Amino acid sequence: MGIDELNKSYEPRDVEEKWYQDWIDKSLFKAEDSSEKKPFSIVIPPPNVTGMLHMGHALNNTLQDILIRYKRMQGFNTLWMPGTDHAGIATQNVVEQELAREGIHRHDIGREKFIERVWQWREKYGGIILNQLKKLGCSCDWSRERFTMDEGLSRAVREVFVRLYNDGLIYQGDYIVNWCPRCHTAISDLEVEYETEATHLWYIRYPYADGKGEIVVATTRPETMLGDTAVAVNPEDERYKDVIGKKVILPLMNKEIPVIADDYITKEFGTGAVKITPSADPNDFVMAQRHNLDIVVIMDGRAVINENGGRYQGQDCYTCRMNVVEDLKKEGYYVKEEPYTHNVGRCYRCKTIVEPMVSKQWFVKVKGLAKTATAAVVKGETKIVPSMWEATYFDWLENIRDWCISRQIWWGHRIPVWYCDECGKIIVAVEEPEKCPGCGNAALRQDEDVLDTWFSSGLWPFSTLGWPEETDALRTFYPTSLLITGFDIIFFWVARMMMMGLYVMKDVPFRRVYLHALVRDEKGDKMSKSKGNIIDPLKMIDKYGADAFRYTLAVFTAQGRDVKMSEARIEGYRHFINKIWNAFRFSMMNLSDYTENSGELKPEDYSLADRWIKDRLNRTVDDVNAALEEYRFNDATSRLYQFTWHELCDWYLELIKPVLYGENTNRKKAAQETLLLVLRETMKLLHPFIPFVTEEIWQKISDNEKSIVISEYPAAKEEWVDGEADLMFAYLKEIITTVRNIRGIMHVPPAKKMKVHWFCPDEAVQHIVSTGTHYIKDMAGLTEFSHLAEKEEEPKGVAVGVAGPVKVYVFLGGMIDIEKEKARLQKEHAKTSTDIKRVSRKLENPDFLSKASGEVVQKEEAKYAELKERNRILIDALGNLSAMAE
RNA sequence: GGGCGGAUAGCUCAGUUGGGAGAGCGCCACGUUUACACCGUGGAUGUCACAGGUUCAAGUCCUGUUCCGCCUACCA
Repeated sequence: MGIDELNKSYEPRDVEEKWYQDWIDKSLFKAEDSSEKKPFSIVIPPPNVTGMLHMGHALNNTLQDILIRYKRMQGFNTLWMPGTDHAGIATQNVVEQELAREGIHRHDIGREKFIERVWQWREKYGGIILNQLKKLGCSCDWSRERFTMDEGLSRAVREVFVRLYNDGLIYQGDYIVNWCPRCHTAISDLEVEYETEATHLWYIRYPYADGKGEIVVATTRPETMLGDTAVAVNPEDERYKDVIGKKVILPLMNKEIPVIADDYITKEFGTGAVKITPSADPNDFVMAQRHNLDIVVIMDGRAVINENGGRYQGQDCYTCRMNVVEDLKKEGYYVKEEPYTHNVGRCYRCKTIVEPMVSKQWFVKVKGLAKTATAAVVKGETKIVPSMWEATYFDWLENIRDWCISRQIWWGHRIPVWYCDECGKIIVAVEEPEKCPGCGNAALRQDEDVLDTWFSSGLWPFSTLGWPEETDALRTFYPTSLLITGFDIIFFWVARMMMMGLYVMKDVPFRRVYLHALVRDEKGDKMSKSKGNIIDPLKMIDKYGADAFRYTLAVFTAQGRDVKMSEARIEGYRHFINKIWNAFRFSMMNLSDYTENSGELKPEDYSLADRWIKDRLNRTVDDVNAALEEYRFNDATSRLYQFTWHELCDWYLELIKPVLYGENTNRKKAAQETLLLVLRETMKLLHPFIPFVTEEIWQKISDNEKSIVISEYPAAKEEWVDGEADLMFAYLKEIITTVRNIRGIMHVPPAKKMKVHWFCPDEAVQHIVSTGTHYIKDMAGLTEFSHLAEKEEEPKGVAVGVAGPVKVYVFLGGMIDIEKEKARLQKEHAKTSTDIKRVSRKLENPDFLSKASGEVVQKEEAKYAELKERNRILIDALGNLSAMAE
């Protein structure tokens, strides 16, 4: 392998596709249904089949890939189950739009043909996002890819529906639900987004039927008065005590409705009297049930006033609102209007204002399921990380309301309920019945509705493993080990999977849940198309490589913090990837004459540098493993950055250059062996984060192993621990840095070699420094680094530095710049003096001496002595300078 | 209304049982040393939001305040 073949800069583009294909060809991501190895499984949060990879996906899947690759390298039987969900409303919207371009409405072609079109669309575009995950490097077991509308998963959906129904946990009824007039379907409470909007509060006069006076109500939705069936006041309200039970005339409709009393009414708000529209307001609906009020539906599914709206029939509700207000004014019922802000609910899919509407829907009774789901987390069967999200999870489950699962769209799992129009029987079954079991009628009619997409994704952790069949995969991988997802879908998905998993499997769907934050732009704003601050992950991968992109995401993933992303940051971490690449190039250049195991090396062949870097590596291995076990992605990546760049590259590679270029063959061999070892271990440590570049390098440095993907993840080794080397090297590093510091401040260019003398009364330290003299000379650029036996020999007219217990005299050649040196020494002296003051304050405090631990006191005392000595040296040096100046 | 999170260097953020304020980027100076200018060496920069309290000792623990962000809620 010649160095000429290696680019000076790392070029990700050629490399990434090559290795991804190789991994697939070698089937490295495949999980075993049954195995001797311990299982570790993650199910992907299935992206919408209509989706395109955005930053949120990129973060979510990068984190999953890091952990799954880590566990795979640790020897687990790992499964990362991929797939997509059918995204009922979103997908239907997309295909409807496609049809609209051809001038077709779905009703023109009918349900069956429409579904066919959706499947065609899915064939063509459905795989896009999964292919994008491959670009990111995701090591999913693609042979197991699932789709929520697959036959197997659909069967699971019907099975669960039937079980829930038979257990009395699913019911149908006329209730008020959130209705999206554009999507033309009911949606669940979670699918409504509230936004505060500026509007008005209208005051309207409702005259008493007996002609004696009137009651004034306040409303934000005057048009709904067409469906009013009562006016309500608080029973405690003195103003209205006498009118409870009286009738009022509903203006415009000319109809009598009662005045009722209900605790729900706040006396202080508005006039204390509220118009009640059970068909268009959730609170009014509940009140209507309490008081047995009529429910008059005044709108159709498109939010257009229907025949119950009298003269307003045919108007959409916003036009109707204007007309109602106009007519109220004309007819003398209008009192006033005030500016007012309140929350308006919008459909999370299409942002249309949601109408509360009464209609016949299917619901899941969730109270009991929610209790079980809560208990599982309380008992620790599932652990939520970071734990602060537990409170959110508990709170939501505690206040949960029944889940509306029916949707009035065509794309989705059709509700497995059939009606017999002959005898009125309702049949709930997994398989379509051929005839009515009651009367034998063969002409059965299936319920028109489909299920909420989240109903099927709630089953994802076991339906993807083959349930209701009792498969090996299910036995091996359920409960899954870990779920990684964004906190924003804790209710949509996490809580529902918990409920479904516990209900169906009698065990939690996952042992742990790691919730990550959102990706925002560099200013902390949410990324959105309308703001134009979107960063396209694919463009970033294309430009900087998947590795740089992934590393950036991981580095910024601190627990409980949003990830603020900018292109400049990704570019920054590309530099890191390039640094790794060049460390590799350097190694290749210096390993060409090295053959492994070509003879025994003795312990003394290994230099201090060799011993030191192995010790550092070992500590890094420890830290990275610990961080990954606790999902501290930022700690793991920062530590690896620090080690690779600032320990391996900045120090070790520089330290061994003289050995590699030198004549001592055993020393050189030891350095080469160490270099190769450290490089291999470092690549393995880095691989889960940056899979591509590490594989590219691994293939050239490994001992004919198949792939780094299945290499063994480094674990700390006793034999690498070397506290002595670490301690020794700390002294040498400090001396080197001190000399470099003086060189820098005095503007001595690196090419100009300097002469340095040193003095140290401590014999142990003397020994260490003497042993490391060659390192100091090489790393600080010195011609000479000689020891002074006696302090009296100290030279004059030199710069003086203090490196711990070691005093260094730097010969600057020619005349020393006295002013500059003076300034430098004075500054250091000032700093030391401040430190001395702080330390002595402590040591003079009897409370400190008596109450602080002996260890701490000792530390402070040592610190004091060291600082004192340093200051003495500095004062000496300053004195010498003044003497020179005279 | 309820809940949660945040406030540390110019920017973005680490800081795990309380015991010498850190990193990355940016900035300044010097430097083309045959791995890397996507580089090297050195340097500067902080009332750790504010006010109290506990403690020998507080960025770290407690209480309160201010300002930001998010989630949640049925007040017309």
